[in-house]
Amino acid sequence: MAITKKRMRYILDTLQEMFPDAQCELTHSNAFELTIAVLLSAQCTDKKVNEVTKDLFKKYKSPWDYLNVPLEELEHDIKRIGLYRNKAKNIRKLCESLIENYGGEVPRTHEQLVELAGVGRKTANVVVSNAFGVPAIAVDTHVERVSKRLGIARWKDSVLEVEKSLQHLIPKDEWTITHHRLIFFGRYHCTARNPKCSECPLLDICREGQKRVKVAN
DNA sequence: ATCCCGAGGG
DNA sequence: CCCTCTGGAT
Repeated sequence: MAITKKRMRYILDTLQEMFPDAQCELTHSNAFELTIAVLLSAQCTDKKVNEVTKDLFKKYKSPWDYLNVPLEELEHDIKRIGLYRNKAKNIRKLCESLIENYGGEVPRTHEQLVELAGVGRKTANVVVSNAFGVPAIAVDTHVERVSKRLGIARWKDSVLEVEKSLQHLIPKDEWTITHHRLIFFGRYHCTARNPKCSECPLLDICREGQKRVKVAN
């Protein structure tokens, strides 16, 4: 493992102080809406997703609603989000599968979720943890970047390897909240471009940050 | 490894 | 202009 549990505890405590109230920022009122929102969120800011789903969720309430309009109409309704053709197609396949296999409901297990069209490991983790209360650590672009910068994972590690490292280092009952805090940390502080290293509480244990601060001076 | 793909920020 | 955004399928 790249770092010790003792160091991880220090990181967890610091993140708790920085973002005590971190939570899912995708607007949703049930598991189905959350699944659609996460599917739409690929390579897109959640802010933009919320703008689109505000109207989308008024128009489409159930899997059947998404199948009752032409594909072009659904594409139009999510067009402001990137990758809209693939996403529209995946939403349709997802809805067909929900109707065919689960009576139109979203299944509750990770194994069932990843079998759905357009739903991968990351999306399944978000759904089970946020909608069904199952501990999970979804590794997205933020969690991956932050974990590697802090030395929680190695630069060459795959997304799955990053997830395993986090699971090993973090107590299970803290997986979900830590996932959200890592997201907030990556989104608002340890950003992809111009991270705020010089004012970071974790600078003392962050090699990457120390390197960046030194280069800047 | 590549493609999808609009929109906002620096 | 270029980079990035709660990825997944091929």
